[in-house]
This record gives sequence, structure tokens and C-alpha cells, in this order.
Amino acid sequence: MAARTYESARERILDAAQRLILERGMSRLSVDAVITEVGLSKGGFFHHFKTKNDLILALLDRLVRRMDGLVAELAAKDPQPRGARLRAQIVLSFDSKRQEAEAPQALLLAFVEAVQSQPAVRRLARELNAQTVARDVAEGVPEGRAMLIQAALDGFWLSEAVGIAALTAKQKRALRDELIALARVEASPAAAARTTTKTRKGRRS
Amino acid sequence: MAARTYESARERILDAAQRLILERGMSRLSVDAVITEVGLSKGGFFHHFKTKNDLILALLDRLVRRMDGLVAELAAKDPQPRGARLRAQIVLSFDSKRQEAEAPQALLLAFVEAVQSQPAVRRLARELNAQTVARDVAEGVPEGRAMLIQAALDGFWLSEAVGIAALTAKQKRALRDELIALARVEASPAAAARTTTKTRKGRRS
DNA sequence: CATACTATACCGACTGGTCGGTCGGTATGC
DNA sequence: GCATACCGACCGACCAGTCGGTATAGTATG
Repeated sequence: MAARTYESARERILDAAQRLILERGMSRLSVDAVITEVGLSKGGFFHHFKTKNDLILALLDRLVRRMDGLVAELAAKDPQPRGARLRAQIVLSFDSKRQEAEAPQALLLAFVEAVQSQPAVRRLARELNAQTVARDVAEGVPEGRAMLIQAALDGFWLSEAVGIAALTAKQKRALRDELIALARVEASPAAAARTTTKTRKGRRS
Repeated sequence: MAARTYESARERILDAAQRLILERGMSRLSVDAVITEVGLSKGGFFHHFKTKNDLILALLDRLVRRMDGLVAELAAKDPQPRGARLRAQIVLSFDSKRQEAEAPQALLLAFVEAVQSQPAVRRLARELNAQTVARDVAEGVPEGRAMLIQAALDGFWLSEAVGIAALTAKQKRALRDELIALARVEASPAAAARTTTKTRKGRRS
């Protein structure tokens, strides 16, 4: 028994893999690189993860859980529950400190490929996405708005993660404020009507 | 005897590579697969492209040119020049027929990885992005708006390309209309002022 | 017209290297 | 004596890129 295993080996593998993905990209992530980083052998690695793909899936799972936790935590602090989750998500997306610490953007980006080629993961991602919108709607955000903001956030983190964004700090702040304003659920029925536009019109049954 | 080369071999290689990327993803694209598809030899391939990366760069270049052409073409038909480009981009992004024919979304997604790992490509992408926004601004769209819509479009095609989007046709239409409405440059100075909102902004209602 | 030279297009066996995964083992604690 | 954790040599596949060659079209020369 490895008494000096302060953190479980499994967790250490996960951390190392995450570091490597962030540094060199998913495509250059090899099991060999991971075990070198952790100081483990091939056999040791495959003792903890049946395949390399299992590692990736576990990493994705951990990431999603962590992000969800952060959003929930921040949303709980919002005095106004309507759209709190959405606003929390926006704020976190623009939190550059958090970005550097956890870098979920860059990580998620790395996973995009994995999502694409794995139906199971894709299904999971789709569910997650639908759930997110549904939760926003439950909090009082009109569906069209929720979809719009969600899309904008995805686009934002994508460009940030890829390093495409040429936005200044000021521009970023402006974009964030604009998004938060959109996420603000208004009491005014007129405003609410304006936001729902076409989507309303009674449908579904 | 290249007499029966109706389309240049180079072009045929590009087409084949595009097909393969769309079918199996960028990570599983190999030169061998491409030459099998085209019916060419290793030597033949490397006669046309110095490296595999050259092929990818050429493909990306062709894609960008084509998309740009489509947007410009559609924008030219818009009677209202202000924000015409942006609206054209929105419409094209939601054009599912075009999507299946050209599938630039899925292709672009495949390139995201390439962009990430290649500084030169990243620089190019950043420039392209900045140019797009600048052109929108030149057409009269407030910068904040342009950034917001651009981000939303990116997010939309990302989720579409990945296959995450769980949107119904109706939801998509609603989202598109909402985006187009945002892209509509209003004549009213008051409205224009509201859209620009930066630091100063009306709080709640 | 024939010969010679050149450039372009293409061939395919081969090389050097990477990588995921296997398997027969060892050490240790219960 | 059984389970858990870990070791590391090895295997097979895949793959980018090389290289020495062939075939043909075009052009120049005598």
C-alpha cells in the first residue's frame, strides 16, 4: 500500500493529464507523457484507467462537475433568483483569474474534438446544454434569450480559448455588461413581451 | 498524360481531404487515407503538398475564401447596406441546406485544433475576426452589438457542428430572428445610444 | 522527322518514429 | 493466499515523409 499517496494516484493522473492538455493540446496527449509526468509506469496507468479514452472521459466529467459547482455557488449569492444562474455563468466566463486557475475554456476546447467523435459524449453534452437552458427558463429567463446568451457565451469562450479574440479589457467588459443586461429578467410585462418575441405565440402542448 | 484530369489533382486532393475530415474528423485524417480516396500515390501527394500541414492550411484558406464570397454575395442583395454583411452572415449560419452542402461549421470545428496549435494560423484567425467586426462597425453596427452577435454566431455554429444543439427548427428560427433584430441598425439616435451602452448604462427598470 | 533534353506528374517500397495497449511479473497489506 | 497497486519490456498498428525511379508532354536542335 502506497502510504505516501497523499492524493490518490487516479487524481494525480487526472491532474497531470489536464496540465499536459493545457500545455500541449489534446492531440499531443499521450499515455507515455502522462506517466512520465506523474512518475508512474505504463502498467500503473492502465491499472487505474482501462483505456486512454477512459481517462479523457473522467477528466471531462470532473471538469463539468467543478464548473457546475462554481456556477451554483456564485448564483446562490445573487439576491435576485430570477436568472441568477445565467448571470453567474456570464460572470464566471469573463473572470480572467478563474480562467487562469482552472482554464475550463481551453480544456473544454480540447474536449470538443472528443465530443465530436464520441456519440456517447455528444449525447451527454446535448443533455447538459438542454438542461442549462431549461434551468434558465425555470428561473424566469425567456427561452429565446437563454439560447442567445448561451450561444454568445459559447462563442466567447471559444474565441478566448483558441486565442482568436482581439478584445481589449474594455471591450470585454462592455460585452459582459451587455450580456448581463440581457440576462436581467425584467418585471415589466412590456419588456418581457419584447424579449419573448416570436417564441411566445403559444405553442407546445 | 494528364488529359483526363478534369479537375486538377490538387483540387481533387483538397476535396477528398475535406470529405474525410467531415466523415471521420481531423484527428483521423491521414495522408494514406487521402491518397486512397483520390487514387493517388504517396509520391503524388507530396508532389502537390510539401507536408500534410500544407494541405490543411490550403484547405482552410479555400474554406475562408468560399465563405467570404457567400456572405458578400448575399449582403449585396440586401437593400439596406447598414449591417447587411452581419445579417447575411446570420442568415447563412442558419441556412441548413447550405450547411449540408458545404458544412463549413463542421469543417471549421475540425480546424479549431489546427488553429490552436499553430501560431501563424491563430494570428490569421484573429485578424479575420477583427476585420469582420471592423467591417460591421463600418456598416453602422455598434461595436458592442457586433461583438455580441459575432460571439453568438460562433457559439451557435459550434454547438451545431458538434451536434450538441438540441434546438428544434422553430427554436432555431426564433434565435435567428432575434439575432437579425439585434443586427438591425436603427435610425433612431436614442436607440443607437442604448445599444452602445458601455460603462454608462441604465440600471434595471 | 528524329533525337535529345527538360520539367511535370506520379509511383510505391521503405524508414524512423510514436503510441495504445498487453502481459508476466513483484511487493505489500489484510 | 488473495486482492490491490504497480512495474516495464514488448508488440503491433499506424503514419509522415523520403527517395530512387518511370512516364509523358513540350521544346529545341540538326
